[in-house]
Amino acid sequence: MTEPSHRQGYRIGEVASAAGVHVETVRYYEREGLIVQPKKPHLGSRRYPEETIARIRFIKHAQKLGFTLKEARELLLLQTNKTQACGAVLHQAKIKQSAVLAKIQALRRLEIVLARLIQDCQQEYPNQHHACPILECLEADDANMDDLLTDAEE
Amino acid sequence: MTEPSHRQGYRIGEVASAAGVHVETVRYYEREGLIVQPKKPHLGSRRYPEETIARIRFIKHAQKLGFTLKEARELLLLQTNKTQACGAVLHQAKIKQSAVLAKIQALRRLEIVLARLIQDCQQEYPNQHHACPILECLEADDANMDDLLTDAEE
DNA sequence: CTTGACACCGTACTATGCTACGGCATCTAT
DNA sequence: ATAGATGCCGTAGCATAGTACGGTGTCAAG
Repeated sequence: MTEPSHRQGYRIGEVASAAGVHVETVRYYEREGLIVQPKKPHLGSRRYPEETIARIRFIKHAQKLGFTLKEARELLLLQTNKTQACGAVLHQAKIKQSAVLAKIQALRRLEIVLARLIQDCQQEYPNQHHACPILECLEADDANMDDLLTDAEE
Repeated sequence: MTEPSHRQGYRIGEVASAAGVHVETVRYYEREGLIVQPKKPHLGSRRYPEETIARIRFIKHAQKLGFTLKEARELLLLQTNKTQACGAVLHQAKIKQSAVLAKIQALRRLEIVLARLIQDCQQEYPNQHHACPILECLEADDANMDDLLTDAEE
């Protein structure tokens, strides 16, 4: 790791490896407006701020939580616009909060069923199995939840 | 809706609309081994059990929670093999439980940040903002968590 | 001063998860 | 009995999210 380069910012290859993605992915995210492409200096290559690495890492995590790139962009926008556009931020934040809570609820129900299943499998006497309703456990008890989880005209 | 059809099972179109997907999606899931295609009777069309509808609904929910079709298939397999192959089921169930718990942790941290952001936006005096570290909140405090969220050779 | 590592840029290809389309068979209501 | 809906089956196309590739440029070390 050559420390001096980081004082002026990271080069694209450094950003990519620090975030655990390919260089092409960084460029793809630039094209998709998820990160900003720094201006090209007259001499040398583009330098990215540390924040770019954090943004890419955030995006990868968000995807694993069932968010699309579009939704990740919306979440990142909350960060970017925090200071201005308070009304819009409030609206988006509330929508995303509902979605997050709905996901948590569903995952908790799934976790309970999995925990029971694990218990059953470790049971000495295989007869004492309780019902492990995997199929049903993700069904929304709130009929609304279905929409909250869905990426729509939010 | 002609009630009697349900006594012998659902036709593919009925399955699709009950599960909120297209007929083609049902067939796609059959090809991918997520649901079983019932044998074609000598007269009339294939009849699907109610369970098929539940399986498709489960799959759609699982996707919204960041699981791939492959992972959904693995979760469904736990249901199917509950009675046999206890060792394998136990192994898979534990893996999936870890993944679910990791997702819940990350979503909780995101929710906290969103809640704070919402509070800030509703604040009378815009100076009293606290830090809302959206970018950082999904970072795993456990270095292991990253892998748990990832669909790998589980 | 040239060889190799990146950077830059554009285009093309890939995997996943559907979605549409065409053609024929069947079945159902009038 | 016949029209229109539905089923069946195969192939093709599409959106999302990358991934690969080829060519050129630039810089830095040997």
